[in-house]
Amino acid sequence: MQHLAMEVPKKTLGRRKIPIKKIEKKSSLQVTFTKRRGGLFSKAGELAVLCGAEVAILVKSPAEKLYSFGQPEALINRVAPSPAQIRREHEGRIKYEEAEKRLEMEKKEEVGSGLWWEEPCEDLQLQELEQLLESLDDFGGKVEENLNYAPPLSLQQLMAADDFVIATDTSFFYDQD
Amino acid sequence: MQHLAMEVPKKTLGRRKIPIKKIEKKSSLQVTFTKRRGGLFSKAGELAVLCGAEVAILVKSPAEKLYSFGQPEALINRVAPSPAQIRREHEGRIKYEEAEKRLEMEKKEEVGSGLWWEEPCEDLQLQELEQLLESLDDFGGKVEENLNYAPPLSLQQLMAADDFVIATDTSFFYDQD
DNA sequence: ACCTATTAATAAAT
DNA sequence: TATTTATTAATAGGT
Repeated sequence: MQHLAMEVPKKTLGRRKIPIKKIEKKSSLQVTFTKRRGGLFSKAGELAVLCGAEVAILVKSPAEKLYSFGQPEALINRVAPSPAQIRREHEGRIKYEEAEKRLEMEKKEEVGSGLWWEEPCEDLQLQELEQLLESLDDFGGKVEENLNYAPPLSLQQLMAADDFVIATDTSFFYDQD
Repeated sequence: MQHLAMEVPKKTLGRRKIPIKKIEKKSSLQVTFTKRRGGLFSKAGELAVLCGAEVAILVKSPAEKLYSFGQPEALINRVAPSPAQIRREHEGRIKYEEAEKRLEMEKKEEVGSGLWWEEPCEDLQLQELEQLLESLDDFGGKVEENLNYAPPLSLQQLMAADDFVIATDTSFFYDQD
């Protein structure tokens, strides 16, 4: 059986399957790192929006550069605040009510979507105050029940929280298809 | 022009495009959260392997459950260790050499890939010792040069590090295609 | 950075 | 909750 028309030469080979192992060619590694980091952050944003989840990511490149999505440090502090953090939040609670009205007025002047994970660096005071509000609600007495503090908080302690779940999906380790 | 064969009834409608906005139907949200969290962690694992990057993720579901990939707390501590962390690492350095030989012997008995982000909860001592080694190498004098410590480290300080980069990709916010 | 064939992720249904 | 499958979305390699 023959084709009746000429083959159209393909302009590229298209995406090709690659094994999930360290890329050795340095130029490929750089471009793949950039593309996939963008893809990862995009997925994180979609997960956050679609599901109302908080997502925080830290990526450290082989060149030791740091990239972040969301606010990893802030989220960890909220998950398992250090004693100093708790003390500060206690002080913050006292000051909260008097600051609340001013915050509301400032918020009205903001533009755009205001999604928390793409906030620029400036105006952190405002951000922190909002976060403080959530923190105060989230914790309360829970702290002394679930965690055993030592400076700084250890990974064991973080995992001791009864709502902590370890990722078990390892499918990425194997070639797929 | 007519088809010469009967249409084969499709068994499903297949994947369908959805707008990137909060899913309201609770059962769908639960399913999507689980699937996409798995997808995100899988992508993170691939990025880590392909590019030799360190990746740490924290996800907090709307139901307040926590999920993690990698070791967010450990990575943040390494990026910007607290004074207590630094002190502990200094003490650790003293003890490191005597522990190194024993560690090497224990490692030989391990099986499997031993990838750092899928380590189970047990055997954290071993993990921490390995991490300690990296920490000591990574930092050294860098600490006092780049960061201004206060207990605990604030987000501003984290971002003040000259190798810190904020994610700017916001394409996920808009419907694509 | 842009293009496009192809692989991979996944929405809905079961 | 796990499987299926049609379809969309991500991306490897090339330009």
